[in-house]
Amino acid sequence: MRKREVFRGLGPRELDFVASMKSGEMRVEPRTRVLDEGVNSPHVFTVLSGWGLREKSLADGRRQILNFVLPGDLVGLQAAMFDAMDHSVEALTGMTLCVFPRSDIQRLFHDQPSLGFTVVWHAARNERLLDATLMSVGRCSARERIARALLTIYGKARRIGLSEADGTLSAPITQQHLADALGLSLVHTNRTLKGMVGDGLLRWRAGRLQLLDAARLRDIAQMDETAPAALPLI
Amino acid sequence: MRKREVFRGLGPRELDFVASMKSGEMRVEPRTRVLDEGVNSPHVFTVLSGWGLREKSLADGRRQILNFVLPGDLVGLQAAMFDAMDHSVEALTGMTLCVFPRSDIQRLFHDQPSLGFTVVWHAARNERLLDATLMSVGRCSARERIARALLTIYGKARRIGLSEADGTLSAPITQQHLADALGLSLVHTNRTLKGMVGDGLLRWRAGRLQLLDAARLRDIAQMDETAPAALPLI
DNA sequence: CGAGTCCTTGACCATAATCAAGATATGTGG
DNA sequence: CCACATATCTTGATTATGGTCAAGGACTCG
Repeated sequence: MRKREVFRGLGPRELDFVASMKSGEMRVEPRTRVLDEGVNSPHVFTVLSGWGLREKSLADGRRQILNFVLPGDLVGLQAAMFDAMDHSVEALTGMTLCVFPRSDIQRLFHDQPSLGFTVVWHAARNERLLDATLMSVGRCSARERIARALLTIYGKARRIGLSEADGTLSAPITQQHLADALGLSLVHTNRTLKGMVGDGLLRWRAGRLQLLDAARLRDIAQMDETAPAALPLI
Repeated sequence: MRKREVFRGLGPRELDFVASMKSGEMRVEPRTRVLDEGVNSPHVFTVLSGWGLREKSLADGRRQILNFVLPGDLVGLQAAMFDAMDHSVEALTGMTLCVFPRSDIQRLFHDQPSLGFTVVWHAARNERLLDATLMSVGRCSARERIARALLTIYGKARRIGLSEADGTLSAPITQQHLADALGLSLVHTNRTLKGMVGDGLLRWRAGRLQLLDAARLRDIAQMDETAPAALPLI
């Protein structure tokens, strides 16, 4: 486990602790629900490999994707804090997860305070992402939302070595996913995306995304080039 | 300070620690920016009294209110984790804030792990709220969004004794605020709200909100009655 | 009484949703 | 290799929700 990319940056004592807390590794197939809205999970996970998504549904079936989940992400922290999950996490590809019992989270704060700090760091980072998405969905046009979302996903993947420097990225994301993440309909997402392809901003082919003109995309999105912040992990 | 409602539930050692960390109390006027997007704040705050809001803006002036801030809330945690704030916090009424130096947050995790846990609890709770808002803005109609927002605000205020059991609540929130929080225009918010008043769902008069038919509102919002979870504080 | 803020209403328009159907892959078993 | 099934993407036509523009009314405060 120690060799895993996602755990780099931890000291040996922290690694020992993480190892002792770890109750196993879990492998799931695409489309598996790792965590389920409304249900109390006994586990918290760290993603070791694969793509997933976090989502929330209404009783009548409408769903909103809250964000995409990549290696290094911590999911299900809610389970350690509250009675029931208020969102689900689903695998998009096969995923490998590092499993921790929820009951050990409290212990973690006492025994390894610096890991506790790391947990908050993750929570704060996630909140930032949600803030930005909420503004995007609340105040931006379809084209702006798409530009923001693609730049964000690309950036997140880039930081963990899952996308190329030339703007290319293989992601298991369909237009339907993008629509559900941005509060748009599939049809409108498709048309807008087509328009952007026509304008030479990007290419989209069978799960292969290529940002052709990142500068112009950033302009549309009103986003600056993001500094690649260091990642505390687990 | 110990008598403050918001610190109830802490043990004496924790209280001593909080007191030692506290670098002062701050009183701000309405419309003051407590924290500023893009700027690095040296402080983290706990709200002792008053209402505020958390917001994010685009370069061209569009703004999105992320959520409303009430006594007991922790704001500016980002300041302790990252270089610059990515959102602002503004006072709606006069506010009293308990001020902590950001540099002490890391110390907190080492010296008082249970307080560290409380910080994560707050972060997780905030994330839940954001998840729900994002779904609301992304997938709900204007009427649904308003029903959800009002029930949420009422519930949050209720839990800290700021609203009456009969559905009445005095809040310094204008229709413009509601619109900015829900990703709607002022005009449409006004019309929708009027319709809901006409349907006997609520009353809205000069900052005084009254939920007349909470059951029907919950039905529109597809929300259950929320269990009033206990609040760890600071 | 005048200024400012907030609320209300009307007319018109635009973005994006919905409905419906067809086109392109990708994969499966015969 | 082909027939079929499924998932994804594309396109057209129509509608609706909500945005924009503009102006007037109501309330508060000094």
